[in-house]
Formats: sequence, structure tokens, C-alpha cells
Amino acid sequence: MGNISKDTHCNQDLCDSFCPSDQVECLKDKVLEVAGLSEIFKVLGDETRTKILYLLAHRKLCVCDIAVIMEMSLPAVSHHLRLLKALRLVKYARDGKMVYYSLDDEHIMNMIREAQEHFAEGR
Amino acid sequence: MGNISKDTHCNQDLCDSFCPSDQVECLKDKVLEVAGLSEIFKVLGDETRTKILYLLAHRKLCVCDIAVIMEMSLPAVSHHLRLLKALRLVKYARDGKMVYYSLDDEHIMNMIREAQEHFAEGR
DNA sequence: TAAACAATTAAGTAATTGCTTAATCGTTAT
DNA sequence: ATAACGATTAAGCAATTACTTAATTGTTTA
Repeated sequence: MGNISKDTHCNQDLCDSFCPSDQVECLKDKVLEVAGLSEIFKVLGDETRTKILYLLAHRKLCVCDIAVIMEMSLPAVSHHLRLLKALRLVKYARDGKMVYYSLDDEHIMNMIREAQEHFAEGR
Repeated sequence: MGNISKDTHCNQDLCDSFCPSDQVECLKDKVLEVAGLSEIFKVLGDETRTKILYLLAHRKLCVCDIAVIMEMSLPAVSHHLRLLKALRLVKYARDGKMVYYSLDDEHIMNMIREAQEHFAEGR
């Protein structure tokens, strides 16, 4: 007693796999196909940003208007737009003192639509 | 000097809106259509979870296999599956000691596909 | 019923994220 | 030029999140 007879665990508390090991390797490779993809989802994972994108899908807006509509501070909005710009989800155009933002990706709205359908199905 | 003559700011450092105020109200309402939607995107925003969903789209797997394929601890995987289950993205079926998980939503793969297309376009 | 094992849950910790305030940049108008 | 104002950037703080280890639950088998 108190003496561990079998140490079947490969690493820490990992159990034995039931997949044949060649399949495990195959699936490890397969999973790489979606590596880095969650960057987009991470951006949409914030409610504020989803709302901003939804607004811009409707029409172009300046940072100021977005701040008023969203009832947020200007720097906060600017911070989010910076992220959206980095992922090329929105484009901007300066007009005098103002900067107008608009949607720059057709896939985004499709994703939002799919998510809406998911909820619409009473889940 | 030192005396602020005009206080046009409604709140803190918010600028003046250029949208007519009735439009602002309209857009505030519109934005509510996507409220709560980012819950799904937040889930997909974690690379581990996107990979797990991608695996399960291929075939059903037990928690143990997922842990081996993902090279993660069992509790960590279980934690993620719990979230996915809560949002009805995966379903599970107990078979003896093992619990098999599989995909429970067709929209998820569509979203992943849209995200892949976004990247495929060299963005 | 007791041992073995897959899976889950709990509690605590480290890293990430989103906001705030303050300072700065860029354009327009006086 | 300088003042005004929209927008961005920087720094610091609070809240969230994903992991770890340890303990527990549930099912099978001896």
C-alpha cells in the first residue's frame, strides 16, 4: 500500500488513448488547419465589437457617432476599431477632421447570420 | 482664460454626434439585434475550443482521446467541453466508463468555413 | 464490495483583456 | 501661428479567463 505499482500515465494525469496512435498523429495534423483562425472569433467574441460591425454593415459612421450610439468613451471605441482594422474587418477614410469607418469584409455578416440562426433554433 | 465658456460635451469626453438624434435612437435599437450573440464567438475565440470542434466535426471522440490529440490535461479539456456543452455546440453520450462527444450544430462549421475564406483571401 | 479508471468539479494562480484618464497627433478655421 | 476639435496612443487598473493540482463522482470488473 502507498506504493504505486503501475505508472501507465504517459505524462501527468493523462489517460491512455483509445485511438490507434497513427490516427492520433493524423488528427494532430488535421487540427492545424484551423490554427490561427480563432483570431477572428476572438474579435467577434466581444459584444461591443460585434455591435460596431453590425452598425457599420448598415452604414458608414465616424468614431464620434459610434461612441454616442454605443454610449461609450471615444478612446474605448477607438481601441476596438484599431483591432478591427488590424484584422482588415473594417476600412477607414479620413474626411477633414473626421474619420469614417465602414465594413470591409463580406464574411463577417455571414458569420453573424449563422450565429443568429443558431439562436433562432431555440438553443 | 482658464474659464471654459462652452460645455458642449454631454458626458465626459464624448464629442458631438453628427447623426440626427432620431437616427441615433434608431441605431441604438438596431444594435440590440446582435445582443448576446457574441457568446458563441467568445467560445470560438479560444483556439483550443475551435480545434476541439473541428475534431468533433470529423468524428466523435472521448475526452481522453481529445486530451492526447491536443496534448492537454484531462481537466483542461473537460473544462472546455463543459462550455461547449452549455452552448449546445456539442452533445455527449456515455458508453461505459467513457464519454463520447460529438458535434451538435451545423452552423459552427459554416462559421469556421467563413473564417477560413476570410484568411484565404490573403487578408 | 473494493479496486481501477474515465471524467468532472473545486480552488487557487497567472495571463489576458477592456476600460479609464491623460497626453499627443492631425486637420480646420480664425 | 494658434485655437478648436476629432481621433489616436499610452499607461495603469479591474475584471475575466484558462490553466494547474487535488479531490470527487460514476461505471466497470475482479
